[in-house]
Amino acid sequence: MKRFDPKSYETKWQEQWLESKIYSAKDNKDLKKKYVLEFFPYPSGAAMHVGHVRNYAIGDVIARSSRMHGFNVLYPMGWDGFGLPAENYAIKNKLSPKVAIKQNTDKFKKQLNQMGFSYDWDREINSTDPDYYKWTQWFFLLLFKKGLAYQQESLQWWCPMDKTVLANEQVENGQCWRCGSVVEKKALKQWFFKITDYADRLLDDLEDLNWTDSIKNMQRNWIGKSKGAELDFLVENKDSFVRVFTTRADTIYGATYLVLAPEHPMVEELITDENRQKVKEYKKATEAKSDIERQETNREKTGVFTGSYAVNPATKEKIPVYISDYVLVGYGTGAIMAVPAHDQRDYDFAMQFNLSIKQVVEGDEKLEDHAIVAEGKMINSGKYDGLPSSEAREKIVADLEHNKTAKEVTNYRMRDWLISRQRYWGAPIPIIHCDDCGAVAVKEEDLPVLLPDMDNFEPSGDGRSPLANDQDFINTKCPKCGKDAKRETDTMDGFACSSWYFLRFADPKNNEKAFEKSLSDLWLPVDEYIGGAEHAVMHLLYARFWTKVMFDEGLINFKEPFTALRNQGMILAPDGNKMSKSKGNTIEPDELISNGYGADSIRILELFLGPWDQSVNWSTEGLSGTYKFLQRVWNITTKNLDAFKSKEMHADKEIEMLKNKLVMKVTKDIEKMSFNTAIAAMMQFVNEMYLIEAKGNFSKFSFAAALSDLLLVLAPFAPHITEELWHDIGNKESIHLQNWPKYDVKLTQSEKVKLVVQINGKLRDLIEAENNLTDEQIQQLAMNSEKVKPHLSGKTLKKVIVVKNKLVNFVV
RNA sequence: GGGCGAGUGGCGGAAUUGGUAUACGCGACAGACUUAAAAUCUGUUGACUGAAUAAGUCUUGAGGGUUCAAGUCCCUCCUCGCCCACCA
Repeated sequence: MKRFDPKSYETKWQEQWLESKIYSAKDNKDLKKKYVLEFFPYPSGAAMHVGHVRNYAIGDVIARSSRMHGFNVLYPMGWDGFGLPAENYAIKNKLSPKVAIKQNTDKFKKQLNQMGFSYDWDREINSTDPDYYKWTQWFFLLLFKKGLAYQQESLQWWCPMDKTVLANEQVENGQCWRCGSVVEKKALKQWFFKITDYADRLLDDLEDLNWTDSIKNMQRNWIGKSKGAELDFLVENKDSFVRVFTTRADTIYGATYLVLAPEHPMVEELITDENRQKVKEYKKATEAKSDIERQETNREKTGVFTGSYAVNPATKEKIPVYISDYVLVGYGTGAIMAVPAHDQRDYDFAMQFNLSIKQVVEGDEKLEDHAIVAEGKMINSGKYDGLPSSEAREKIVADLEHNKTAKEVTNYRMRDWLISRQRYWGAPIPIIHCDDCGAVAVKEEDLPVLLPDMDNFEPSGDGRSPLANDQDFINTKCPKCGKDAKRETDTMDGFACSSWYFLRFADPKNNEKAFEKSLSDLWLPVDEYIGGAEHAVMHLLYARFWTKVMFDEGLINFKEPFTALRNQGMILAPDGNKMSKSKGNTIEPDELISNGYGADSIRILELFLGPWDQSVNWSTEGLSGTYKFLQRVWNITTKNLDAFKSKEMHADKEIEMLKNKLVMKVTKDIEKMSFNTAIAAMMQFVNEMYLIEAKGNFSKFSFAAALSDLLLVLAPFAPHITEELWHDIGNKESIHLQNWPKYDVKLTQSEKVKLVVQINGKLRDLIEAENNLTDEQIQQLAMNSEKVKPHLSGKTLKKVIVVKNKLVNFVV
């Protein structure tokens, strides 16, 4: 008997699988397809730890079980190689990014292979490969031609550490999403993608997606659609007016002052001489504040009076105009009408500055120490009194619209996607600047615009990309007029590369096109997309946007790239903290494998620790449990190899039942992604097989058939041990090419059932009975139970409830 | 403040969707094997009362309710996690 030793067979099979290409997807539209994909990794130099492994383990179980169910599965892997972490890693280690990426992807690939994941490596892609980014540039030009890529000078988020601008989505709490530095504002001319044109479609199409509500809500929240109105307030003694945005036009009678953002262009005009000094100081103080400070909530409200007054168009009252940093210049019109009675922020401000508070909506609440935000009935609002606030809102806007002082507007919080980066390691933006013709697209036949090799590619911080220092790169001819011209030197945000990579997997080697439509028709959309929730408003929004652009262009036939999205829970360190290199609490699979546990034990533990979508703490003790389980599978199989050669044919009912129950349970659990209970069922099955074996005198035929099915249902979880044993029991072909075993529901039920006997809902006895007895028979049987009798004697039976094949409850 | 999710043994977690709460695993304890230990195999293991592997009582964050029956449904409240947040 061979000793259980994962080292003795895991590498052997990994090599054999790679060589025989058993996981390759077939470009055959007659087969039923399934596209399983994990977010493609960022080879930044950090080693893969057990937290990452869970992500891939989930995908691999889905891919493998789908293959066994007869699907033609596309399960590819590639590298998101451009971007800051890779470049910073290269700088730190004094390597060229190209070399660094090669090293890191090689290492990552080795780590993936040693876990036995079933990727189709023939479709491997790398976003830093010119054959790939040629098409990223091609898509840029498509957006450019459609008017969806434009250049604009404006104040932008600037990361002083990474020395580049950042998109709104990449600034978290006023900090750079990558390095955590406090971001600054810098005025630069930048490239944008007009994602706001697609705001409504990005919002509406979320409905039909099989994504978690949490991610959908994050996207809804990010897009931030809000319907309201813009209202004009005349400035007293001037011709001008202040335009405000509000979603609560119904409360206009309660607007007792206006507030402008300190950066609002009209501020200068509104300042009166006696207030000039104070306003200037306030503006200066605001500028000095970092955005972290400004975004601090529950901060005391600050602001200053401009000296000017406006006229409330409803009440005709004179109301003061303030500036305050609680109004943001970037949203709406940068100015608000303040209704302290019905908005908490305005309420706080009014209390601070002793401004009047006027209630105009009446509800259940009383106006005491906070604003009443709820809808209600109008009061103190002239002819609108008595109307429900929602109705008043429409009427007031309509009436003001008559005087051309109001307009219905929809606002979005989402901004256009800033995609220029002043960094070296990215796909060059394929634009040529000509003094006469302006920004001109590079001709398609001249793509790719190659990223030149540079010795010094560190960012200078002057707002220009390092590419600006390469004269050979920048000097070129205008594609339109042929005159001397200069290349754009900014590179694209790495998220541009990842906005279409899932399409390239359908046709990864195409030199003529980004992909052939027939192949994208065949494979896309992605059926199962698996990854962490951290990309909720970045990658997942950008990729949806590009997909819609491609759909509009007729390049593809679907509007949403990812039909189902699965967000796996994190694996935390045993101490409950996130695993990170800096904390020194990471656990890498490599060491566990070399300790002899083997990849299979790790894979199983990743899924067994708890539900896949919940965070769990890693437990190395748990690993000895899953190891022991596999060892038991190994031992019972290798000890009974003779059973597989047995000629006897009589079936053992008990074993058949166990087998059918196992296959049914695992099949259903994989379907609902309940991997932890599927594994528990397999463990339980093995425990029961041990007991049967110990009793002796069992049908070898049934025993062998049951073990064989166990190997099949275990194969997606533990591909190595099952492959090894599958061959040991006499098979020639790979277990991973087998069909999923079938089960018979009828055989999962035994002839006898356990009946629960309750008195007043309390368990009193368990009795074994024939299947399908009548209610009367069951009741009679239960009443005869010795344990039940004493509880019934001397009492009157009020009611008897019988649930067939399950339970009797006597109510006394 | 808004959204999403969660609270079950010493620990990670199960529970056919209203029908035996604590499956499976870890840990702990005991037995077999062994000169011995490890490994392996076999038991026991929610708490309390009891010699008891007799019997009973209690138990799913807290408190109420609906029901023959509640971890599951309803109401009130508490705690924790994640994401968003002065967006008018």
